[in-house]
Amino acid sequence: MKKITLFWFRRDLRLEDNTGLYYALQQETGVLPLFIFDRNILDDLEDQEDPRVSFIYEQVLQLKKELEEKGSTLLIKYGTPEQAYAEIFENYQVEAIYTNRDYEPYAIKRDKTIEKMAKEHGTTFLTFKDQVVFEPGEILNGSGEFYKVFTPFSKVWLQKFSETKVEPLNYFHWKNLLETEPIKGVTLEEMGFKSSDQNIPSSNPDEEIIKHYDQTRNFPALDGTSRLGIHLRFGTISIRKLAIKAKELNETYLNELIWREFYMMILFYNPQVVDKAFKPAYDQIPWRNNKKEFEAWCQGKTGYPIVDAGMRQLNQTGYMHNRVRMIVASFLTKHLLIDWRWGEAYFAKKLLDYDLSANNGGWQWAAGTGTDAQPYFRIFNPASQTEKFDKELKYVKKWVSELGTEKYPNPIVDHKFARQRALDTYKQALDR
DNA sequence: AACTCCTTGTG
DNA sequence: ACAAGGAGT
Repeated sequence: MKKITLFWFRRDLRLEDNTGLYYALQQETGVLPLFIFDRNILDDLEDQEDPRVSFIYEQVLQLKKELEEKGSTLLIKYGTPEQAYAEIFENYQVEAIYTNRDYEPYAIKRDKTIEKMAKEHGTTFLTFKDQVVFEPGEILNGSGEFYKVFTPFSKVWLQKFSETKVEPLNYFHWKNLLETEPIKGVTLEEMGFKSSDQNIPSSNPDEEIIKHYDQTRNFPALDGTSRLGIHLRFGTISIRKLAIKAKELNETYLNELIWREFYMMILFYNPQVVDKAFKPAYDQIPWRNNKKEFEAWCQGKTGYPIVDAGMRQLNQTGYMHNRVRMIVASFLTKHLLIDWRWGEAYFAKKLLDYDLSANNGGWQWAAGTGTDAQPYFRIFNPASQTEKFDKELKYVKKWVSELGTEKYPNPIVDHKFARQRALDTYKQALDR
């Protein structure tokens, strides 16, 4: 058997400025790129037409095509990573596996398993920083610990960013790709999925939007956000290129990229936040968890127009404007006293740009249970939020067309009453 | 050890 | 003015 090197794509579905791929191609053993459709993840998805699966599938085919134009191919596997690698180790003599680091709990566990398997086959397992500018451990406070508050974290991040040479990688040694005939991969249908017609925003950053981000980002009726979330999630753009651009164009936008890394770092050091409050005391809150009210929230039928507009935008497009995400999250956790995990799980199912760390961080922030959380006594008032950010009801009317007619439901709960109930409930739970 | 500060707020 | 409490230097 001929010796090869594997480059394993995961959340870095691009050829350009891909750190692990760059280093794989630096050495001479023919590099065979690999992608695994991971059944540990796919088997848990309920929607056959999950647009994120379609998106990944399209991107993987695109990678395959680009690699075939270079005289190589992409090895595509379907199964658990362990199954896939068992097959690979049978068919190839693998000198090394190159891949980019992923900081989520599942990914860390997966990589440990594969690293162990690799070792048993005499294969080196090498990982690289690629999906962030600064990874967990690179930004620490004066005591050498991870930051629990965003602002000091961001200050150090910015300082380090200005001191560090961050630049995209060029000059890939494509000649070191394994020369091979195309290898047939699985189809979407064979994996039990169908292609989705959900619209995916472009991966090309809109400079005009980013330039005015601080001015426009809070108004959900405007096209004021970059919509790059899904591309950051799956690595169809390079974070380095984007961060450099953000630094030039708009510091507020750059700050959002820092939030992304802040929450990745928080999750890395605190994997328990996946199902527990970051602040343990907040796990004492007696959530009401009324199923009917949760259903009304999911469907956008709470009788609070801005909340309903947001939920309908999410249901119909797989996207919700961030200002509105905060409003609906506050409403679910405070007004309805429904467990933030329920809301988090619903977002996870629906959002195209879903990312565990950011979603968890955002929900815990809204519920007041997280790091650097919104204090629980700050409860968003849907009416004043609408007044501030959608004064002319442009956004609300776009998604709630029956507003003002008898078809539109009455408020599911009175604001003043719900607010006081939340304050009392939180206070009582935390006093104990 | 003291002091400042904390994403996006509300009544 | 209010509502905790802790992070960070």
